[in-house]
Amino acid sequence: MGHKHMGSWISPNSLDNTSYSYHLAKWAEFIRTCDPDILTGYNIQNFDFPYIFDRAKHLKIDSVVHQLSRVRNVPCKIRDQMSQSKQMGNRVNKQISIEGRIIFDVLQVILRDYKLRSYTLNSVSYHFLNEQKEDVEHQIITDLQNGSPLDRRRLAVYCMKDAYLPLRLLEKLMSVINYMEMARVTGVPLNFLIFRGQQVKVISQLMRRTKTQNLFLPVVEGGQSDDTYEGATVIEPMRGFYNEPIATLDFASLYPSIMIAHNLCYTTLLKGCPENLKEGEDYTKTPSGNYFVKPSLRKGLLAGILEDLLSARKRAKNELKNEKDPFKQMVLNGRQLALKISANSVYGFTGATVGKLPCLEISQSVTSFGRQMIDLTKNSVEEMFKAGALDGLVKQDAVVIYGDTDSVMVKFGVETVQEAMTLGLKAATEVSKKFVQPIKLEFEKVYFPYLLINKKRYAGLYFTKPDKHDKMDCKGLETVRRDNCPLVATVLNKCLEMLMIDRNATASLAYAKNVISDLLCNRVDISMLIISKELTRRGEKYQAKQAHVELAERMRQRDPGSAPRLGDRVPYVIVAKGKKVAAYEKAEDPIYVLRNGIPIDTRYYLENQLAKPLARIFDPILGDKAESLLINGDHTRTKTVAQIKVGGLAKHMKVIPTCIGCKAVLQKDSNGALCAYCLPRRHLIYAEKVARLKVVQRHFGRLWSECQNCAGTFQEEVLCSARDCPIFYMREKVRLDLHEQMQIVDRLSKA
DNA sequence: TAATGGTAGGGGAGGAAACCAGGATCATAG
DNA sequence: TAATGCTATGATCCTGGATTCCTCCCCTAC
Repeated sequence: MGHKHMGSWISPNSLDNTSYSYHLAKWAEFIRTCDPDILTGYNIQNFDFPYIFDRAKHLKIDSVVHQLSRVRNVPCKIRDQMSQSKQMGNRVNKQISIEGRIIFDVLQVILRDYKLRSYTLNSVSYHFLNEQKEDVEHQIITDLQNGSPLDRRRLAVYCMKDAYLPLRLLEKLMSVINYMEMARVTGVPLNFLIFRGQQVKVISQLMRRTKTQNLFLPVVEGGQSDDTYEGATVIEPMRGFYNEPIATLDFASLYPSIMIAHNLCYTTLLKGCPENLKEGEDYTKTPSGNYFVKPSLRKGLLAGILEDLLSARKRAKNELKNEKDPFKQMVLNGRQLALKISANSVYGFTGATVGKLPCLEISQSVTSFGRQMIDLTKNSVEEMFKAGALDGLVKQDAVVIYGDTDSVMVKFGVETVQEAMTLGLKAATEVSKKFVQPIKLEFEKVYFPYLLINKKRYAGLYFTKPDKHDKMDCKGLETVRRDNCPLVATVLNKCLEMLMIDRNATASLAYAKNVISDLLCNRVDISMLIISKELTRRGEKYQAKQAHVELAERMRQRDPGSAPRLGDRVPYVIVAKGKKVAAYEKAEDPIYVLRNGIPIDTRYYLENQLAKPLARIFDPILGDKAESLLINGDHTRTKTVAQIKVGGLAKHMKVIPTCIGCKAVLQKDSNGALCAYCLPRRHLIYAEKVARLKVVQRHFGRLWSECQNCAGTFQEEVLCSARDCPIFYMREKVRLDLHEQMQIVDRLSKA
């Protein structure tokens, strides 16, 4: 036992078997009496249910406990399932089937729908509900159960919260509603949406269509072919900082609309060039050299499916427009995004060479049309909006500075957002006329200012109305990536805000320098320095050594129960071990580092985490001196190196007593606290140290009561060890400080 | 075993290969 | 005069460090 999303099951050792059997059997009876449609919880699929069934087997009452289904005499089944997909990565899951009920595991839903830095119940609850629970380590659970009635009450409260938070999450995220909607649209059972991929949804829709038209789906022997095809164009960016409005034009649902417009489908594909038909009238030749008949001869199945999905999306978008509550807006946005992804995965399905029905003729035709269209768009916009065009309305030649797959960013050379919007709108309607229905180029937004760093990496202030920006939009930058530490993300975000919103480069740079100085002086909280990466495959499948993989292996050797498993994100910090040591040797578990006071390699964080991303955003403004300015400036002079307390050399070191007042090495004949020079100032030093102790105590008290508040206990000790809670890290750090200060004062008063 | 949407692309880290400077060693001339 | 000792010089090889290039890996954009 002991996965991190453990549920709240008491250890069987703490009860005699008969009593435990009784409760477990009662629990199964309770389920049968309640007769729920949906069973939910957090990680119940991979922890709680397997655990219950294991216990039942051990207690020899599995025949009772397994009878949870709605069909008499069909017991629950449980089996291991190795799943791998591009969307979800590799994962080992338990698959539990209870006839007539659905296991709706909130963790699985969150994993699927949201990209987060951490997926513990605590972290997720904090993210969505702004609320946490006391996270009790699993070893303590047994102690609590064996303790006083008050302890057991506490355990009960903890368990309640463990069950209550997932419910709150479901309610707030409207997951069940959204999944039902998806199940209706695609025609697959609800639980397929949780434990299976995108393909099954497309297959299901295809089957529906084929049935109405009396067609059969062929069974294709999936040869393990690894042939690929050419994808989309990414226009070479004209990198730089644009202090002028940049308009963006997007194709709405590019790939689905191409498939509808050109009738690309399995049922319309012609093998080879048809001789008795007319090109353009009866059939289309795609830019990749494939042939498809026109809708007048036969309308494709895929077109129909896509039209359904797109109209569902349009409905969701309309609801979104009328919704006032910002959170419901977010959820509706999620729904329309899910429908968009479903529509896009129809294209993906035809290109999935390991899938049920691959058809590269379709997918490569789609992308080739896409490439042709973005080229045409770029050229027509630049052609149409030359200086002097539209009766002199256009002041400068329009330039497409960047574009990716279905979008182009246009610099019209105007000064205001309003002008850019007018021209953008004009361009979108004009260019749309060049394409077949329902392909449509839309004007969506204006960026002003716009920082274009590289392909797939940019930031800008996002305007949809001329007077005020909606938000700051960052794409591909470290602020939206999860494989760096939060410090990088927050600093970069703040700097970008100062650059874009306040338009103050000097202040922005000063802020960055300030943070760097804080970092080098150890004033940055450790929770800001935690890097996390996903364990995407089994240890032996990695060819190259990597920090998170090596650490996961070390943790497995320390404690196999709590070590990260396949598909988990591994959090780590880089500790000081010398300059020449590889990063994978310096990665360490944050809690371990905190508990043992191991010093952080702040230089690593400066040079390998902060420096490059910051340099990249300051570069276009300050020129290429930006990086050296950041790394070597005056603000990097002062450093504090924390003392090593464990491991390595520490055990060979002897602590030499030093003077509390001036840190000078103490002579043998001193009183054990102060040197001869400081001795006369004894009272002053004592007062100062006591004052310092008071400050630390107060700080600790504040954090402690915050934790008590969160845990909902004001009488007892806080047990929480939530790995994702910044307060927890601060509390632990201050606890160490407090201990140190108390020792100092102790030494002084004894002397 | 059964099941698995796609390609394009940036960027960090590790590791091999190419490169270079400096020292040790040795042969040779004088 | 021949043999020997010594030094200066240059060639060669080895070694450690810095640099470059390539590949792997993660994560994102669309």
